[in-house]
Amino acid sequence: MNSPRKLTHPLALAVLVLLFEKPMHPYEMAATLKQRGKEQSIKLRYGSLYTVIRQLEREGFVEATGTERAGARPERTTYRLTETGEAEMKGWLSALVSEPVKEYRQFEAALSLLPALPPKEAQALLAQRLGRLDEGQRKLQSELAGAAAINLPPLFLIETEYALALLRAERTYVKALIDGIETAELGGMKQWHQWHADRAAARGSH
Amino acid sequence: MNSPRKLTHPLALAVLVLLFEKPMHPYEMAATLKQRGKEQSIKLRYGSLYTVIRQLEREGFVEATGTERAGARPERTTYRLTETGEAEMKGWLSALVSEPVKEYRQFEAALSLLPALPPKEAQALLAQRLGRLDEGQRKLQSELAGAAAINLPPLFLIETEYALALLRAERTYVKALIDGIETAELGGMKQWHQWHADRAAARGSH
DNA sequence: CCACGTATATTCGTTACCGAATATACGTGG
DNA sequence: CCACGTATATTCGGTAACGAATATACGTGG
Repeated sequence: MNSPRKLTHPLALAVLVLLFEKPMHPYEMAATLKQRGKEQSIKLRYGSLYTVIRQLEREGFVEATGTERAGARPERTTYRLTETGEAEMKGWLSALVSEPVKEYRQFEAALSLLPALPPKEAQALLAQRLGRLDEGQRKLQSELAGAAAINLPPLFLIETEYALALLRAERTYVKALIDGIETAELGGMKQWHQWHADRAAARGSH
Repeated sequence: MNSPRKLTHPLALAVLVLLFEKPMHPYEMAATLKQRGKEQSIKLRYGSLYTVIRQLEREGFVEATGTERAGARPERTTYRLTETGEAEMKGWLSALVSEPVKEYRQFEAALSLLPALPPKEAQALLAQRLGRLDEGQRKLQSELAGAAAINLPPLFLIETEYALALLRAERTYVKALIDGIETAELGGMKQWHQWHADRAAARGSH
């Protein structure tokens, strides 16, 4: 259940799931993921795709069923899922669903370093972010609307709904933070101003 | 503002910010980050620390001020921030604050592949996650309480508050998703059950 | 009918990132 | 007083991940 997996790239899990449906060649996997809009939630790079497939093969989770030549296109290798591959897929996906993993978000890093910027600047930059977050929200919503318009069941959109929920939460938080800075209700504002004032003074006197 | 940075690892930004305060040697940077609890929001690995410092030096953002030997400890190299390094720090941090960046969350990938698991199992796994999320929430809250107890100003805890806000949003979403599956209010449940039933049947008939 | 953009399909070289090893000194309990 | 765990401080080697190159065929508008 909690075993350290040999592979870590989520794209490898996507490959296992795709091969669980039916055998495919790598390029078709990529095309399928794109067509279903999954490249929004799973980072898809051709270099990485072929890399993870080689790894999956090395671990015995997938195997080549032979190379074909359809029409006169370049040659291609089709893969299928093995028994252990199916087990790996179920175990890995189950773990990802049931166990939250620690992830390092860039904005979290930025917040933890925010005091390095003067308060006024920080506030203005956060306001800019607010606008960009609204943009992003609109984009996700129109994506959802578009999918609903072609009768795609919500089941296949849950990852987008999740992303939207997180985006909304971030917006709310950023708004509160801006207010906290503006009204100085955020504890530590004095030290923050002071530190930058001292630094400016030190600069001035040489 | 939107320039492609030479360095991308957030730890490099942390180094710039630390050197903005005062010259330091690498190990002291690591110790400082840990002491301030910033390793929660910025991934800190010794291997990466020395790597990014070499890169920062190559780009001219930091420079060695010489190697010292305090007491009889191993030799160490102290670095300081250059002028361009200070500019880089301000530009980079500003960009991170004002511009949301696309990030691929593991759970988003998991949700987009969820239909590969039978609905009942998916629901049970999501319920497990709910419990783990509550645990995580309690941990963050006790961290915040502990920090408040030693009078650390909230300004230095904004990244933790942010993490907590996202965690709460995720909890709410997961709860709603479980309910949607249980009550079959989530659109597409029929196809989901059907696909797995068909598959089981196909297996049975060899 | 042919030039050129796009779709199909994969390989390769580079590097960021990290786990683990290395080396020295300090502290402390037996 | 010495053995062993912990703190100080850095280096090194392996590999996952990827950007970019490669190669072929198809389609289409001029």
